[in-house]
Amino acid sequence: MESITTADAPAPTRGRPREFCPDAALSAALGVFWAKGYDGASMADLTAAMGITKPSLYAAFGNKEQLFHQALDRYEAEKLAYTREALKQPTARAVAEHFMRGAVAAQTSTCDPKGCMGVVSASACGAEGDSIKAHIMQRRQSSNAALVARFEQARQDGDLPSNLDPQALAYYLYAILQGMAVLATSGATRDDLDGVVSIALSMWPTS
Amino acid sequence: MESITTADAPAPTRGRPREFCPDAALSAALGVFWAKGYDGASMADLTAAMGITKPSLYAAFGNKEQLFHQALDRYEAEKLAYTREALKQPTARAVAEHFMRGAVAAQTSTCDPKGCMGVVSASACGAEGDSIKAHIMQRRQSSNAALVARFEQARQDGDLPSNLDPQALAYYLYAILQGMAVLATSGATRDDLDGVVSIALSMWPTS
DNA sequence: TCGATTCCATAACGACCGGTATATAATGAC
DNA sequence: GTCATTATATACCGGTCGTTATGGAATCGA
Repeated sequence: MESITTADAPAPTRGRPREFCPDAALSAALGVFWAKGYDGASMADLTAAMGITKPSLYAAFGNKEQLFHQALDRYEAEKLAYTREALKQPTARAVAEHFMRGAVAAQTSTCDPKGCMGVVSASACGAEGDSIKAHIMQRRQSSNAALVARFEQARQDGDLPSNLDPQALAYYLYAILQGMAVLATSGATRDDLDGVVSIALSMWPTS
Repeated sequence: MESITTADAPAPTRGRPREFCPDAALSAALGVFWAKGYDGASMADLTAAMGITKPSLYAAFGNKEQLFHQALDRYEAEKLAYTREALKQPTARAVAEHFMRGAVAAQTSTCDPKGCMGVVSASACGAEGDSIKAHIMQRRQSSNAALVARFEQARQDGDLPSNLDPQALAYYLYAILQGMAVLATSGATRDDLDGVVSIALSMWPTS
């Protein structure tokens, strides 16, 4: 009942040392969850990809759900870093462009699964996965709130038409982002999504 | 090894008559698949919703995968009828508006599950569900081809800017449609999606 | 009434699920 | 060396999965 997280500093070197790198194992687990979703990823899939046995997994990460949450944390920290960058862009249009370009890059990377882990996992969790769904929805709402605030500021800056509802514009942008994620998992190429982005940008509201 | 479909005309009235309506049972199964996806819907869920036992289900519909395909056929025939109407609209803008308004209505209906059955099921199928995924992707591609053809005609009609790529515009529209489906399953209200539609329409390219 | 036929209900099948008990191997502390 | 401690490896747990075998109930043509 201790040291579930991977970032426990003092390194208690007593007892047999573990033979795997928790960091690499968590990355492998992230790849499986990303590709298959929470329910679709079985413990056999996870242990095979991580290169460890089930008792090692349970000792290091708790259980399947806790492992998923740690993988989701890493996903947001590493693969969704562009969203935090995007909010800092100077104009509403630049914010949207950064969001969309970053999403396309993340969703069609050749060394990662296609699509968005949140979309895959939130759609693919049944029964007890309500905790998963609630967690993802909560993250989504906080991201949405930040984007709405950014668009409101943009409107005050004269950066967006004053008759445009920032909340609706945020939903519009999220719809495009998550729609591209669905398209990416369905086989759309990077060029396909770049076309979507360029069209969306060409229509972006001005002044 | 016969009469898997529900539409076998001659009604062989020999033997004990079945005690349930295959049509209503299929509708109930559709609701379960729509809400939970292919993998997420268990046979126990299905039989409970359909009000029949497992042997009856297997006798009438084959197996789980064949039942899903029949449910998907009905979904496309009934719930996606607006897409065929949309393609007949006179202008590209009217086509897009019909698509989006129909999608919002279908995805936020109070008497049906939220979201899009294709998005839910394609995201949520693991392992042997590749057949499911392939089927949905094939349907999506044929729909896409029809929409691209419609937009190409619109461009020839002078209904769209001549420098606009019809394929990219089709992907853009699909991204919005499927993105709204993801939002709908995540709790977005009908008003939220109406806002997305009105923004997308306000930006729609002219002449 | 008598098969023949078709459907319903119960129970069972093997396979896999997430999770764990048990035993063994490898280290540090003493 | 010896013990406590921690990790690994194997096997197993109860439960659920999709699927099916079995037996009884209901309708037909004869």
